[in-house]
Amino acid sequence: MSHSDDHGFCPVYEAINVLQEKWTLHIIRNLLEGPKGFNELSRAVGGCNPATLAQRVEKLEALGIVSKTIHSTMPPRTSYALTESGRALQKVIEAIDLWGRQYLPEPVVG
Amino acid sequence: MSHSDDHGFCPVYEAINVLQEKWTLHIIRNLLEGPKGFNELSRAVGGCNPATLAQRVEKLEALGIVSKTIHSTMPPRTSYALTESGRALQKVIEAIDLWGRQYLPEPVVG
DNA sequence: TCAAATACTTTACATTACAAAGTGATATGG
DNA sequence: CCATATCACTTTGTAATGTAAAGTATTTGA
Repeated sequence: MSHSDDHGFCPVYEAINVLQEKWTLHIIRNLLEGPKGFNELSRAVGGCNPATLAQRVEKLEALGIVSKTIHSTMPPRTSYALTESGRALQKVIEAIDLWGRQYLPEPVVG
Repeated sequence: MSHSDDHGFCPVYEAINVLQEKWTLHIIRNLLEGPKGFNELSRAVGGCNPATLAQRVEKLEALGIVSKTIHSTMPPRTSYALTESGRALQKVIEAIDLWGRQYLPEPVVG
């Protein structure tokens, strides 16, 4: 957006724009465990409604982060998996994981 | 281990929830360069409107990621800086940076 | 003395995400 | 053998979130 308007294409800026979208990092984190079907992914992610999830995986597919394979149309069977690009995001998830463990202490339950 | 509803407190899940909010990663990335005033930060981030920016830095302050120092009220002068927790997020930004450079090629301008 | 800058806030509007229900077909249990 | 659950979504209306634009009080620079 502004940064690309001001200084041309900036990979970090664009990467942040991709990853900051709601549910995106959750989706990637769960797919790191292996391919999943739509509802399976939905349950794993937890709390994302199907309309939003469908929109996210579509975008991630367009960006080459996720690949969608249709095994059968009726009964419907699909699976979502990470591409090489998606798998490369494991480093990002790991960094977030480490930070979370160090700086997000469990809130005191009263 | 996905979410708080099912398995109690999960640091990665919570960390993702913090970092996925719009503009949050941009704010942190820009503050890694050093403390900034409100409008200065706004210009650096690029495209975030003041209402949202105010709300974000307030939340980041509550989470102990950002610290706010008021130098004078009139004329107004404030500066925002990263705390130790915020500075620790440099690892996350670096991972995103690396990924962006490898997997987000500059789109062909037509 | 007038425009610009500071750090925001307010208001009204636009975009985004949400819950809930529905689709068509098959597989599963009582 | 018929209701129910499951699959992968879509549709619909509503709630939450983000946005642009303008405004606040004050000082500084021209």
